[in-house]
Amino acid sequence: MPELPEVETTLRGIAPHIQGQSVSRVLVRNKNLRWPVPAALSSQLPGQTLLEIRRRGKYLLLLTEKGTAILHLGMSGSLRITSLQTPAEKHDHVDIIFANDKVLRFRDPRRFGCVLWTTQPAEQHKLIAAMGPEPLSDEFNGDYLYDLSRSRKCNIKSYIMDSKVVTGVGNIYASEALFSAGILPARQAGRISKPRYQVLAESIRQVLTAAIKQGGTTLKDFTREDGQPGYFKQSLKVYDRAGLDCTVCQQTIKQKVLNQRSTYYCSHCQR
DNA sequence: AGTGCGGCCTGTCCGC
DNA sequence: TGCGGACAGGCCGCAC
Repeated sequence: MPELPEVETTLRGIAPHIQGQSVSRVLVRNKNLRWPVPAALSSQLPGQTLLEIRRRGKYLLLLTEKGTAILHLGMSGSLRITSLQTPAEKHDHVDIIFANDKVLRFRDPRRFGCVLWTTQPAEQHKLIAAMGPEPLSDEFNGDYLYDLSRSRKCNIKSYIMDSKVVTGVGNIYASEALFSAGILPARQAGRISKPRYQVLAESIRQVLTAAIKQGGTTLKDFTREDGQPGYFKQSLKVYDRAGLDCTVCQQTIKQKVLNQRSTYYCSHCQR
């Protein structure tokens, strides 16, 4: 499942191949993604030069002079650099074809992802504008998390998974960061002390940074732009480890559903 | 304003 | 072996 580290891994993989390149054509095989792929993408992106590729949360932004393509990988999406000689497979829904004959191919079996086009500044786009700070930026820290949480009745796990609070923390890394910080996922966000939020902010930062270093986490769907898996799965301490021993205290890792999401934790290490 | 949940999808796995 | 059904997940958009 692509979370922030997987999206960052994808960005780093594709950027060298297509940055500065001119788009020659857009091929949409199936426009029925989370939202329909707009016709404007096919009519306005060709002829444009990719000035920059940026990540905001889990969104990838392909910036050109005329507008910005906004991509999201949903939960089963991936991007590859390929060529037109490579036949498209069943779930390869969109190709962005470049003048250097490279093809950026969007695959998404479950079609929870999206490929959009906007001519306004991307940061003003509805999907981007309301997002909270990047977890790896300076504005994200314990003070920020603490101050914003004071009136919140929801549990800490859904709080840090709220993209308006902080962007890019999904189900896997939320469990991992809470384990690292020693905080039980069900604890009420508004009742956690400032020192614990300092630890949590640092845990989120560290878990994400470590995952990026390992090329993300591959459980089922995720592959990097070159088709290789990410290697962070072997570093997961609690996620998908229900019934196994805690690597710290040897007690059994527990699983429960919180806000319709599988949640993993150690009731001995986390309080 | 904050919270909770439905809905979008397909592949995988389980039990019969 | 085949089949149905549950489940997984990001996250918007709506209802409360």
